[in-house]
Amino acid sequence: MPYDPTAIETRWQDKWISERTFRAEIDPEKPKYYVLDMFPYPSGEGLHVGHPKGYISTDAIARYKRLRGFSVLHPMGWDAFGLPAEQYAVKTGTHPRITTERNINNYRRQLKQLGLSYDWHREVDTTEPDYVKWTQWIFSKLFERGLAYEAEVPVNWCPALGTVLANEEVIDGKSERGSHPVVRMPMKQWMLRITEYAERLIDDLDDLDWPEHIKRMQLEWIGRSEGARVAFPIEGSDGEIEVFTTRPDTLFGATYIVLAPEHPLVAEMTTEPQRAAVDAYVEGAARKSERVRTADTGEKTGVFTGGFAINPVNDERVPVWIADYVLSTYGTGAIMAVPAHDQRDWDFATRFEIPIVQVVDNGGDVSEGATTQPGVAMNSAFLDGLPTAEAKTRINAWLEEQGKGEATVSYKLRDWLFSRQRYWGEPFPVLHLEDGTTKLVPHDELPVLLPELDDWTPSGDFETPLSRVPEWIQTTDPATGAPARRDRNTMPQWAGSCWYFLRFCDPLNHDAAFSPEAEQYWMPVDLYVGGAEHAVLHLLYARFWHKVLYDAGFVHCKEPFQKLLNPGMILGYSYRYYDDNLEDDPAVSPNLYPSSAVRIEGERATAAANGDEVKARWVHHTEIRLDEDGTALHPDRDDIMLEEVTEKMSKSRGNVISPDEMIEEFGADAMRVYTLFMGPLDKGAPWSTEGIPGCFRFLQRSHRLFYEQNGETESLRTLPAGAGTDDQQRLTAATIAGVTEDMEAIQPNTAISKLMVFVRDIAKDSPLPQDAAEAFLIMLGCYAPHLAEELWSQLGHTGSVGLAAWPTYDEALLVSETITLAVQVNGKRRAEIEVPADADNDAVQAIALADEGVQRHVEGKAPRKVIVVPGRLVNIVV
RNA sequence: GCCCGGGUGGCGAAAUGGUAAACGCGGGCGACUUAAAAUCGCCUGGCUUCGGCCGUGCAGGUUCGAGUCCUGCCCCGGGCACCA
Repeated sequence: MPYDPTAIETRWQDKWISERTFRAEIDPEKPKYYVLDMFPYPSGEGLHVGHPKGYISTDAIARYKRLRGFSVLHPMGWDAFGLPAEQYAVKTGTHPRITTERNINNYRRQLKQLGLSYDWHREVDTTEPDYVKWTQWIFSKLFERGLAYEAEVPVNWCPALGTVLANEEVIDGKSERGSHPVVRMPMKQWMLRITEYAERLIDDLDDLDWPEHIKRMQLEWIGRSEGARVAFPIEGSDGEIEVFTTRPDTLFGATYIVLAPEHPLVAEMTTEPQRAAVDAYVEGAARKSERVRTADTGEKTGVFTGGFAINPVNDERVPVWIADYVLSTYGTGAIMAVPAHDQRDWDFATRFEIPIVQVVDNGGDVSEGATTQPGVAMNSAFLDGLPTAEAKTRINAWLEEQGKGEATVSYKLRDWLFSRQRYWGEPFPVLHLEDGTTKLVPHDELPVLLPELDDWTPSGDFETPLSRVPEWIQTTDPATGAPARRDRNTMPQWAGSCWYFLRFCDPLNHDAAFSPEAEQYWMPVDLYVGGAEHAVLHLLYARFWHKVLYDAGFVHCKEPFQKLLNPGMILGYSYRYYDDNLEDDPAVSPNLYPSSAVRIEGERATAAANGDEVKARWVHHTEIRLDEDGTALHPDRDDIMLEEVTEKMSKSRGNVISPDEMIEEFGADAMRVYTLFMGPLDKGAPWSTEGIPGCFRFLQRSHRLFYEQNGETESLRTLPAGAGTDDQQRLTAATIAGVTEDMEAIQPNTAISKLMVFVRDIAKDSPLPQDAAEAFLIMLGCYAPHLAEELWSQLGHTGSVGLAAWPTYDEALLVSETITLAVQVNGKRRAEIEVPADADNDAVQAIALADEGVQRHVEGKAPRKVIVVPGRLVNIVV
């Protein structure tokens, strides 16, 4: 039996864990490297074959860095609060703690069998009392610094989930999870003042080694824009309307004002004749959620209030309207409308026949539409003739002099709605006193733990699960003995993931969230790897908390994650057809349709033949049949060809491949090598079951370098001592050089291809020498650690190959005596020449020109120019 | 609509402005075998009058030389979407 992963893998996994081979230790003598995976939410589904791509990549890097002499922190844990466990509890009555524990055990089992070199002694679970305590402690710090406050805010209430959702969790007016409708309601909620950090969250992005598109997404989410606030006096009153504009230079072109329907001045501005129309409009707008309103980019609607304001630059009367294209939550909730130079204002003005006054000449025609390009000011008194940028500066100075406005900055980012009406989350460590004030639970009373509950069903009437436990809600203030009420809300799932990377530095600490020594040594995270779906939310929230802890003196670096990488998604092949059993009635035997007989229009699919509505169905990937051309067929019907679709793995599409089955068949090492070899870390690709055997064969060949077959048995080869022949030394050196370079660039895919070349060629002419064998195993250990460890121990080593020293090589071996150059004539490759490595350009040129093939193409013409690229090629231009 | 990515053999993919397709899958041929599997070796972009010619989504440009840089367009994936 040549290479049998099942015989060796669990043995090494157990040994690594029992001996704590990969413990992370603070070692002042060594440089540190903190490589972190985004910790998973342990869902009931378990891992599919795509999840470990990031984990396997970080593991290869962690192992590489250890071999390079770094003290490596490579931990794993569980982001275990969250909605699914609670929803499961509602359905089955199983306590979320039970479900969570079960799922964690399954995840841990799956990760362990991949041979990942985590320091499992540092495992954290965000639902553990000892973790919750410090999450609540950080909340206390936010509260003490005035960054956590309660406010009556219009929230996104989702009746189906029975909870409020953050703006970020609402997509197109529906909940991100489950796509249930969401409505706007005012409720008292905990808010975190993330807006106070907006500027720093932007500025500090500069120093981070993150993918540019992720930085950009954060920038756009924060949405900084520079402009001015301008006060428009209200006609017939002492009041004024303050507007925010990014184009103060167009102030002379402001021909009307628009208030958001929720603006506090709406009632005051409205005249009697207009009141009924205004009230109706305001009421209509209130019924729509903000997302619905902003998503609707159709025709502009609005109502005139009957009131007027005065344009401060020219004292002209401008009518005041309300319209829902103005958002109450951005800027001042009011705008000055400049229809000539803003398309939305132009659409509105055109519809309601409001004058359009051009105040910027930029070559455009304002009768056709708004002209938004910069240009030169016109019809603008003292601004006339100034280019847009100068006009802005000038008018801002004027506004400030006159006390009529000022330059200012606005952000799209809002404060973070931080409470949820759920059970399975961290309780707020606060007490509401009878006088209406709120104070923190004293530190020595933390953690505030969840009360036991046996019914998790949301009541649907804005009551939270916790309010059903009066004996928990009702308590006393330990300082005064006065009655107090606990908060009925819990924190969102983000709370635990906002600081887990700090807990990993010192996870067993009972007296602090982490010690200053551990934080000093390990932070920041040098490499953070996880899904691009966290580009804004998790990464923005975690940066915010980290900055608060920085300001409070608990951490020494401004940013938590130095380098960020997003693994590409591994896709699965799914197989689709359609049927007309729209109600999923099991009693019906539906008509089946292949995709080719179905017409798709938007969300609707109809049978091409009769126009009946049909519904997509998927055949599980193991149940398809292939005809002789390789076309997938329905399991029972030869006439139904299945459409092959490459998409995200999910249970409902029947295209999930579990790592368990891959490991059982090919072993963890082959699964790891294939995952890495498929392509670059950040690129996604479909998982092809046909690809793994190739990687398995590579491991088998590696194994055969060390073992020889004698009839039925096999025995370890005796490896000659030393470095071997010149060719072997050169190949070994080139492999080390190449693999090192690839690992520094985080390209394990090409590193593995170099090891494949090594295995193919190293023992071609002479037996594998000892030195080459050891260098190879140390490198191989990054990708196929079990096999490397096994062979390493067979060579007589007692320590782990994962703790050896990265191999070195002699640079001189990479320089050969002669080199092969390509010769081009007019840029086309015509010949190949062999020249001494140290030949100078003239000598190379002479050899090239003398070449027969070159002569034929030069056709006796005199070269006009000869370019010699040392070590590469010669190009002769005639 | 706007902003990011990406488009290279039958497939996954390589390639500091310098010989396009390394490595792997699949396919073909051969060796070993009674045979098959496994293994090993060789071949594998298209066309060709066997001189070559054409080939990195399309059309141009810069350059001695472009997959790589620039301009315009097409397609696919992702993000944002009335933010004044």
